[in-house]
Amino acid sequence: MNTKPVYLIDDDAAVRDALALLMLSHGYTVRAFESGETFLAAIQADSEGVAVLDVRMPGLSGLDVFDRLREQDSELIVIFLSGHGDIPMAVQAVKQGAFDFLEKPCSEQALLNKIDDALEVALGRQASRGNQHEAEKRLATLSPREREVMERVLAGKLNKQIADELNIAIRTVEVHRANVFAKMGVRSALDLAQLLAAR
Amino acid sequence: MNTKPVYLIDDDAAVRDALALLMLSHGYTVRAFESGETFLAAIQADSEGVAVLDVRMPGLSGLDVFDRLREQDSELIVIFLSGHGDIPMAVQAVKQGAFDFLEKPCSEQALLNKIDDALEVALGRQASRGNQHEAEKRLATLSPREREVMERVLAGKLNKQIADELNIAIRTVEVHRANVFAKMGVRSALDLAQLLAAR
DNA sequence: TGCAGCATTGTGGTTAACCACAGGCGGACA
DNA sequence: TGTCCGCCTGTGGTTAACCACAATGCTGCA
Repeated sequence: MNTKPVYLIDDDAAVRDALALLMLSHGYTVRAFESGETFLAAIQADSEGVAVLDVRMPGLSGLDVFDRLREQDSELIVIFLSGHGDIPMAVQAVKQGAFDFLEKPCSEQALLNKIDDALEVALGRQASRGNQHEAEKRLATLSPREREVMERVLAGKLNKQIADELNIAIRTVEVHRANVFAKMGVRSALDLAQLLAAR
Repeated sequence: MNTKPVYLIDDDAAVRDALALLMLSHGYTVRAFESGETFLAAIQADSEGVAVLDVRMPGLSGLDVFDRLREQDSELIVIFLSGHGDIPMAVQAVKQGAFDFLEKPCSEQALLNKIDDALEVALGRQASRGNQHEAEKRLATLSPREREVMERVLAGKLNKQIADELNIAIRTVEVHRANVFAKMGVRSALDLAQLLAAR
């Protein structure tokens, strides 16, 4: 069973409680909120998991909350629940990256299936983001000069070309080049390019 | 004005004619079909452009036609028109890659805007596919042995390692390596990796 | 003031890639 | 049978990458 949380946001307490109990009984980690405002105040920018969002809520609507999440590049996977939605709204939400858009009332099994699917996607994203994060951390250790040399190495230039361009000795290029490779944990320009392409 | 065709598929002649005239009057290249069957029989697997698809048609429905297009990896951009669609249908179509899902009747201006947007997407895809196609063509010129060597070059192995693995002389690895670079139009393993990553 | 980090440079030696020139064999096809 | 293509190999030479060992200078900070 996946340990990533499912955030449930619905102003209707009866619905919220029923869905929360359903999810809890299926082993999910659940956090419930009565409004978009309280939900947004509680999460971090780097929170991961699935958000089940009611569209129609006083104050911030589900779509407003979704906009906020997109603004902060949130990694949360969003499933909309709507009792009064229409096709244009649903199509737009999905085109903007929502994972799904379900009509209320929907079958419990269908919702649970969607949540399972969404949690799998969240897991896949975590793995890919781990690689990205590591590469970024290593890149941050490079000095300005090392970065200049790295760009030219990745452009396929010879050390002597780089030396000409930067007005330094070939030996200095070699030193920077070796430093870049060491800090990035690679052994060749090819290795480095592939590391950076994979993020 | 974009020269890529807009394919209009609707069994209702009145609607089809009205929309066709609208599009023609805005300078689009239009081809109209009364059924999914006639449309599918008329296009090629590599046809490009925008398909405006009515959902509800006798014989093959718009969704059936969309399935066929996806099966043949068609490059056509699909906009659905639906008089009786619902949210789950719309959400599924968009999640499966349809460009949009509009309800009939829809404003002429909205439809024209969507078609413009879709044609832009089609253009962007053509450029990116041109690169991809060229790389694939070059890849197809490689002999089996050259391909074996290329994989190991891209894995960052030394020529002498490759020679050991394939039980051949280092000089032979060099020959294959040179042949691969020449056929692929690159000058280094880095160049090659970047060419293949860009497709 | 001393130390760390960054940038720089030289010398000499090794390894690897690259290739011109040369050659051979086997299979497929006209 | 002759030609083409793919696969293979050796020799000798050049260029480029890599680095151990050694050294200098500048800046920022405790």
